[in-house]
Amino acid sequence: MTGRGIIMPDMTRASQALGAAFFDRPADRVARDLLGQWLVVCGAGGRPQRHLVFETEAYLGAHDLACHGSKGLTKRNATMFGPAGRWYVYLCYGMHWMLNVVTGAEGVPAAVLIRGAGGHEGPGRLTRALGIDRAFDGAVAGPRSGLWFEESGVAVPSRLVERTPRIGVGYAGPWAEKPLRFVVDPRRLSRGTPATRSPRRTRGLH
DNA sequence: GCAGTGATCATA
DNA sequence: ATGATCACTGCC
Repeated sequence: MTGRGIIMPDMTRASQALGAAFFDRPADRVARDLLGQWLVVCGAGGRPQRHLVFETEAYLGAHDLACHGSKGLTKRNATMFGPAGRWYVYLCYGMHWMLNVVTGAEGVPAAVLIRGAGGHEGPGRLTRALGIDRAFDGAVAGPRSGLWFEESGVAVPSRLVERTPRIGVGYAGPWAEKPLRFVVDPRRLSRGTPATRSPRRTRGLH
């Protein structure tokens, strides 16, 4: 972090793909900790594009009435019941692909929805911009699939994390109100944004 | 404020 | 086979 509280990815550190240990935890913890990490997409032969994650939602399991898994195992949501660290992608409203990463123990239908990353705000806009569709469903979130997360090297402090109810789950009774959406202002995560630009680095910190 | 859009799932 | 639903978006 710089002296004025701007969050900067540490470009000097070798980026490391987040793996099973990261995702095999409760979905709300994963959703919180994904803020500020890189979402990396790399098509065949292309250069990797890195997008800082700034908005997520947690879907906790079968007991969570907003979670697809609460209706039981179906063909669509089967990936959610599998092991952590795989992509769960489904079509919403006939038009929009939703990108999730599966969390927690196998057999427990839990996942984190990626709602915003890089310059892309909104889960449907994000997948459209990155070319994500059902081909990723069930794939391991790693370089081999062309889509993965990497450590950015910084932790987003809690004072910058806003928690709100999840979007579009009003049908879920008491679960509609749980603060399981996690947001950090993307301007706090990006280099060179005028509103948050710091003219100089704090001495001694790299 | 609401139409578009079509796969998915429960019901039959 | 049919109808309701839907973790959204864009335009009115």
